[in-house]
Amino acid sequence: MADVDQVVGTLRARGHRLTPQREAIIHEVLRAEGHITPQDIARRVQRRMPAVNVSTVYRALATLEQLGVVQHSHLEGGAGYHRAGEGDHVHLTCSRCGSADDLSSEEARSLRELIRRTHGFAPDLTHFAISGLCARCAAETGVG
Amino acid sequence: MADVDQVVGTLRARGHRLTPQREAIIHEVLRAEGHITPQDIARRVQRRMPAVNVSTVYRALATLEQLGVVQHSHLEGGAGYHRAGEGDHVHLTCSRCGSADDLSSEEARSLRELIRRTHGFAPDLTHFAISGLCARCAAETGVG
DNA sequence: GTATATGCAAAGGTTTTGCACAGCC
DNA sequence: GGCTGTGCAAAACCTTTGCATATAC
Repeated sequence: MADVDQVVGTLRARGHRLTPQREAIIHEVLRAEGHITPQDIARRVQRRMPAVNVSTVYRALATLEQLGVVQHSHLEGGAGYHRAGEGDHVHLTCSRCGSADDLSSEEARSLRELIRRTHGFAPDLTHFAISGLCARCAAETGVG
Repeated sequence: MADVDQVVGTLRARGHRLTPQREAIIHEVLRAEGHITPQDIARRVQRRMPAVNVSTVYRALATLEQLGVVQHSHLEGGAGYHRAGEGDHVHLTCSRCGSADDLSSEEARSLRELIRRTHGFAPDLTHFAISGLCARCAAETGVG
């Protein structure tokens, strides 16, 4: 996977070491659709390497985040990690049915611009999810 | 406090009981500027009623949220509670200096409309904070 | 060889839960 | 008096940390 190689390259370029554990952790973060929690990463890595400890996952994620290759976001269930700079994924989660969706880059840019123009505030809309009702649930709960 | 009376009224109307503990908890939530955590509520209530347990606070908040009189939001520091329907407070937190600000109702409505128009998703922008750089920090870091 | 990363165990913090008792209505 | 709410203690979580050991470079 070219993506993994790139992250590994950054890791090494900054004087960090590549261990089998880190490689597996990186693999899971990049492989995940959307966000993944440290606990989930640990569970998945442990399927192939049972001895890997959760604390290793937390420490690896902290290192990777410091290098700027992964980021964490806040979802309803807690913190989740994802690849950094992944096309400005703005997470929409439905508070009724739990379904997830993303804003497109253009939509995200429109929102960012609106906030920056009116408030001078430069938002990172990826850091917190946006909660609400998806189209289906909004219709069903009788907004109309 | 008329606000407290109103919440107490809702509580009773739905068959729940008013206890001194609940009254104190309600008082603290309504009195708080912006959001307040369960732990902070407990600490403040305990200044006057030392025996009050944290679990009582959590249970009271769950009840009050179910009644729709308080809501929780997710800020950088964790979950915080506030009065429900409090003028659509959209929380902006600066990830660099920690300063906090709110979007105006009109700004919030513009954002909501934009998301709903393009995505059919009806967002509750108050549920998660919006992280980013405030005007001052954006200028200082040259992201402006 | 040496500094870094890991595993393990323990601790810290928040939130939840079971159970007997207290107290609101 | 009956049933809900509370206090207490314990447990379930998630996350962090200290320390001895293993290992990538």
